[in-house]
Amino acid sequence: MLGLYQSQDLLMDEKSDLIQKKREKIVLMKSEGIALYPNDVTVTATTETILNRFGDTDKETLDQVEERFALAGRIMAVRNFGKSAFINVQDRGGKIQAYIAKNRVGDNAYSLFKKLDIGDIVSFEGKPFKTRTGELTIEAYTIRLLSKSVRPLPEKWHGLTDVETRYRQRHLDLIMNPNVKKVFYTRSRIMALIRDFMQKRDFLEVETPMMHPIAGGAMAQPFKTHHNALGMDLYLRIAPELYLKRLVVGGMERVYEINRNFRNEGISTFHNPEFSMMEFYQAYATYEDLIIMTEELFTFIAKELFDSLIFTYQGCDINLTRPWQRLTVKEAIVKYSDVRPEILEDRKRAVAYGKGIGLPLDDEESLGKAIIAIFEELVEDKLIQPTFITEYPLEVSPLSRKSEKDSTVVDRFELYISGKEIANAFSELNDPEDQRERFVMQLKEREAGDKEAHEMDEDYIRALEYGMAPTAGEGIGIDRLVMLFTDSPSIRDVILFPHMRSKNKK
RNA sequence: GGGCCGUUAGCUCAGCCCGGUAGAGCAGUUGACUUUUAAUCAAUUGGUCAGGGGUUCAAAUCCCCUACGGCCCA
Repeated sequence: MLGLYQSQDLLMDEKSDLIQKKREKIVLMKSEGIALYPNDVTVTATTETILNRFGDTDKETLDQVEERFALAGRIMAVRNFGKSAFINVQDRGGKIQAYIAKNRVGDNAYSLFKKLDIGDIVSFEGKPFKTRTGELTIEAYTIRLLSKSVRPLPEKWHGLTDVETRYRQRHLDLIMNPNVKKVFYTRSRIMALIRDFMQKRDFLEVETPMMHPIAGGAMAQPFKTHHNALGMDLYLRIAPELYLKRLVVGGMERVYEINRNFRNEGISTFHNPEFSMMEFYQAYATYEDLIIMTEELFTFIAKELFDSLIFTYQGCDINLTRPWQRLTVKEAIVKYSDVRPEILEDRKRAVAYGKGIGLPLDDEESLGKAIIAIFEELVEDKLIQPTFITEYPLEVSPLSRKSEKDSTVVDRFELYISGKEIANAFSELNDPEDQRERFVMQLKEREAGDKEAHEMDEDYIRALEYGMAPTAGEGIGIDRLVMLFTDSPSIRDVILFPHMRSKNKK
């Protein structure tokens, strides 16, 4: 159905006058023996290298430069004067102006040039000079067509702003909106910085399965798929956690993985069904060690990107100066709302309070779940500056180690910045008996209708039975991290191809 | 899943309240122009007004449904 609709969509496009005219032009150019898609170009410079080398050179000095450069890129604008023209050409490094004059490139090349369109990819070779208005320009001695475009580009001034088209046709978005490219350059840079940081701390990067027989390691609904040869259903992973901890059992004491997770839930400005996480595990460490390490990682990235620990996200200054605020879940509720502390000590009162503020709580709900629901409702979006929230209830943390001081909470933290959860970490539960009991607790939740509750994973318990070193582990949401550091309001702005409903019609 | 808003030329947008032959700018086409830069000047092509149904003599415009998107909430 999708294919059918797409072909109809294309047929509609074919009717477009602009495309028809370009196709006719292409037929004409072909009949004249012009190569529309040649593949033998040599490029010796980018717009960026030219700008870096000659951007500050004055006009007279530049006139002495005889060196020639070969560049290639897409024509973004043409200003035509009959026997000469200025064009703007865009390559990966930016944009530069080229001057094409008939008496310089010759009659043949100039008549070819007159057949080119905005959107075509060309190469040209020439020397830099500065125009009357002082703009660094390449005077072309030759110009060639490298790739003919058939479809017209969006308007030169307003560009492409329709968000739906921007996400569905990211190639167009990238051509038209230079800032988009910048965001993804920064994303790549952040990934490199993280890997650099982890490598310096002796962590090994690994890859674990994306297809799991049991979807474990997080509380979420999975996507289901099927393996034909094995005749078995598999789930796209919701987290790599249980596999990474098997590696710790195996003696890989410091491991990390940066990869996709898949969760079958709603789509929003902060949720994409597939998203990138970094998870790492460090033996002989506790969640408190990871608080320090998380501060170090984030401040390292900020210093490299901004040379500062203060930056703006959506109009609000975020200050990463250490140490960051630390609050327990209960402390945070008391601090950021008018809930009295005693309410959080009594199951019935907490549930009643939650229902009173409109939370969909069951009368039999546990104290821990009620507390977390109240926290999420009243506190989360107030945690603008970086804050570690600790002492999570046991009931919502089936893989974390119990606190020595209080067996109703676990040794865990979540990091909040700008009202959003960015990281989640805990001291790992390595007692196989305790782990089995936790899974049994989760099974009861599942039977009670909680589709996100964890499943029993016997194979994982068996691994723990060989003994896992005391370990702390953490997951950091890469997309949200990139949003923060690129001041992006939507997760779709930091994912190249965000998921969209197909434009399928019945 | 719920609420609000949107969908008009390739792109960016008017027109909708108050129904009466579908508009502009850019892009395109033709012509002029060898230092422009949203180049300029003259002429000109281009529309399933998201799709379907209803009201009406008459619907881009009013009403209903559907699709897709955005924002907010869950």
